Amino acid sequence: MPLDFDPIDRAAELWEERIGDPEAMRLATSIVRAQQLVVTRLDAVLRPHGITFARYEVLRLLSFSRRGSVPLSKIGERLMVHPTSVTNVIDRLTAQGLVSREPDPADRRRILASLTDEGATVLEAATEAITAMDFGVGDLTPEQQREASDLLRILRVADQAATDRA
Amino acid sequence: MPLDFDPIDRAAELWEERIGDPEAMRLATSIVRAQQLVVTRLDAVLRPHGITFARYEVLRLLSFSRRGSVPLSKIGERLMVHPTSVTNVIDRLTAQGLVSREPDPADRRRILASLTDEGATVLEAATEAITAMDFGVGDLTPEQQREASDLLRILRVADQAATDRA
DNA sequence: CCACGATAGTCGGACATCCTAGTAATGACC
DNA sequence: GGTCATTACTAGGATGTCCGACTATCGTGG
Repeated sequence: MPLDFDPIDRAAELWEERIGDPEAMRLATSIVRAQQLVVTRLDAVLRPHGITFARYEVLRLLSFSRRGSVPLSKIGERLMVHPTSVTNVIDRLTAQGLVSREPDPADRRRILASLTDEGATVLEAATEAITAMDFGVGDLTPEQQREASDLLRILRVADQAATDRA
Repeated sequence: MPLDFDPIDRAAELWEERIGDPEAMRLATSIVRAQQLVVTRLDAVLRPHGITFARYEVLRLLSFSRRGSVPLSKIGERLMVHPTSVTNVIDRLTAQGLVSREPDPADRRRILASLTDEGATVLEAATEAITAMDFGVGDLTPEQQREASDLLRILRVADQAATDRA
């Protein structure tokens, strides 16, 4: 027996009855659900390739690097994730043989990560797979995709600014 | 040295140069980042109250229940999370004394969860706190919040329909 | 040239999420 | 009434994320 209503809209109605304006609550909840949904779709498509979306993002970032190798700190900065998350994902990619890490001779605090040949091969196949399924957001028209991205960017930019001030 | 560019826009540019239309990739990535950002904000505000946003959502759902108690399966359905996630969160809330669980006399497979007095108290204070910070999405105007919610709902509804067909 | 703050990365712990696989109870159908 | 598919929940394991704390290194200022 499928739900005959949208759970978030239902929650928003109840919220409005009892507490007040539901728009912020509705958006926060929508973002959480949308992420869950999109990542689940992406991970399902990437699973045959042996990676997750988090790992895919790292592989892609490495492939876009001009020099071929990227310090872990820069990965965290670009993907906006915590340093420990980078270490975690790089650990797994290294164990899979998709990424190699080596110390930066110029600054021995740094670890440089780079794609292995196998990593490049996996990345290529994975890119084809997730491009074919529109990154899990093909239910929106390209125009809607752009609108949604633009709205979410407001959050990102505001957060980045707050972080920089700190 | 703060980033002087938006990492997702930068990734989208590189994507476009090398692979093709970046809108879907940009949106998927934006959703992932936005969720991370909003949940981190929410969790930070909820931490003094001893809960996370996931737990808050459960408490709120219980408080909205007419009968006061809700079977775990219904919680998973409304929050669109896996049954094992519900068990996990209810376990923690029970250990904290914010929720009580008791078997449903009418169907002994079911476990009914309900708010304790302390749970209701925490919920009230937590609601005040996160309402005051606009659920972490106050960087968007109310109008923008509504637009973004409406766009993300398209994903939700499409996914729900796909699930029902299966 | 050395102390000390800043930076890079890692370790251990907490959380939430999923999946696979089980157990228990219900209900439908013969 | 009995068998069996379905439903509800739980157990164990994997992931990815964060935070706090720690070590190693760099570099700036005295």
